[in-house]
Amino acid sequence: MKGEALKGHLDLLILAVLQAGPLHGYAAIEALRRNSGGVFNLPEGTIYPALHRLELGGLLASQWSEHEGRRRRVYRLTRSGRAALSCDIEQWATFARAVAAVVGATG
Amino acid sequence: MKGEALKGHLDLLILAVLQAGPLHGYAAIEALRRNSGGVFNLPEGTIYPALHRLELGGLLASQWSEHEGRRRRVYRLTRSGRAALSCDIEQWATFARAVAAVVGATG
DNA sequence: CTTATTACCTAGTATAGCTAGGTATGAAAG
DNA sequence: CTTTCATACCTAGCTATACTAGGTAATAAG
Repeated sequence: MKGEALKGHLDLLILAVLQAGPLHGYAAIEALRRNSGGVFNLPEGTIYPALHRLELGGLLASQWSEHEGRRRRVYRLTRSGRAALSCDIEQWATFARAVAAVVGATG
Repeated sequence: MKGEALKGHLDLLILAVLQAGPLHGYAAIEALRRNSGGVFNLPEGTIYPALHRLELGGLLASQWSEHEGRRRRVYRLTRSGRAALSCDIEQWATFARAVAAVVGATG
């Protein structure tokens, strides 16, 4: 993936990956990589600030937990988060359709 | 369209809209609006600098012309531009598929 | 005792699209 | 004739956001 492709779509991806159930940051990175077939291999410096931003915005809620001596911060979608996800999915569909229309247009 | 959705995809859109034939900047804005069904209503401050950047990069070539007393700068795809467009289309397909996979994944 | 993996964090940087302002012509409205 | 609207171009500066590059810390393997 080239540089700026994600801009404006990262929130959608994070909310989407948390739709299946709560995850901690590191696991979210792996889930995104796996679910995208390796296309989204996001650095931690991308994910962690985004998770904080989303929590601050009330779309996620977090809880510290312990697993084999390592602390984890587990995030889950809030009600607002689920609503935002629906909205973002629709917006994405609109965007993707519009791009396809422009690319496909021959005249 | 919300804020940053276009980031990293604008070049594709501009190259794509010029695929059908040369256009000047203002006409490119209208073509993008029309072809996208009104989704891409881009301000001039977005298009003009992008056209300049693409020309500087050798993907576009421009030529001044006159039409009913108004000067126009008409842009056309170069050979490199056509190659870049093919590449961008493929990249877009990869990106869109990956987003769809993440959004569609339920587990 | 070093390296790798897991797991978190953030200050600063880069970039690209957008805002908001400007110039100028021709046509229509008043 | 003056104002407004549409056409047509331009750019300095703002802002948002993903990323770079650095840091901390625990466990396990070599």
